[in-house]
Amino acid sequence: MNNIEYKTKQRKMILEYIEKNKDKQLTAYDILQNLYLKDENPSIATIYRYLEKLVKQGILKKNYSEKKNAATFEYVNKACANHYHLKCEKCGRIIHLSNEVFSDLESKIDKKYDFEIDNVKTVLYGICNECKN
Amino acid sequence: MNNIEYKTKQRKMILEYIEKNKDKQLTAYDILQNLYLKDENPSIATIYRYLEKLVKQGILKKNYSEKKNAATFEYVNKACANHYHLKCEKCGRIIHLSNEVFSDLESKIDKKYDFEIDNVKTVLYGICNECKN
DNA sequence: TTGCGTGCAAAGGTTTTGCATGGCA
DNA sequence: TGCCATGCAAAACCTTTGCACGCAA
Repeated sequence: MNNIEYKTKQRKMILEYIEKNKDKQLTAYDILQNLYLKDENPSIATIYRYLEKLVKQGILKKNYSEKKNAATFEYVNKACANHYHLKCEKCGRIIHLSNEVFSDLESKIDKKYDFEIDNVKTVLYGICNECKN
Repeated sequence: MNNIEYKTKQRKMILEYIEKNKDKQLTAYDILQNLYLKDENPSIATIYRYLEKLVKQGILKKNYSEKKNAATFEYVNKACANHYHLKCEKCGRIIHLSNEVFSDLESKIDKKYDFEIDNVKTVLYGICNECKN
């Protein structure tokens, strides 16, 4: 059972483009524009419908960009499902946290509040070293 | 100097409604609809313009609701600016973290990554004790 | 008077939807 | 054949903007 199977040319193109841009936050129109440059013309409706499908399958994560005023989609890297991330509010850079840094906090919160943290959804925001200057 | 001063009836109504709903994520249309029920009819443009102003003043925080496909606005409780929060993904409950729980992590991350966490924007998501059952 | 705030309507952008068509099993 | 995906165009939203008017200092 392969969740990522695609039967049509359009879905193949869309997914390939997303996979090539795993680190980016893509809007539906980003994808449309790129495929258009390659002389492919899926309709914007097709893109939206397929993106929502991939979100439901857990292959993509949906976010929102205030700058672009549009929904953005991001590839869910399964290798990242077991650790936490820092995200710089200025440049958008993602830093992968080593587990030892967080495991203390997890157990403290578990003991004190009986609360189980979701490390896929949780992101620690702040300012990275480069942007401090 | 009072940042929250308002000179007009419209701004007064809008801000009052937001203050009554401090714990909620309101859209511009939520506010419009509520005031409409009270026979007040500020224009939607006025609401958007005032909300953006309050965001700039740091009185509101702007978010985005995927469900509503619209920007949402939330009152910034200044008493909360110096600690972190847990938010239950199921019931939406907010738990205020005592500082001692987090201070270790802050300094570890600062030392190891030279990254300064923003405790206003950062929210730890997960499942609370009541929703586990 | 001067400067803001407002309402209205229009415009701009994103996202969704209905329907007919087309392709794959 | 039957089902699902697609394209197209329209519609439905949300949000912003221009302009004229109104109100308060």
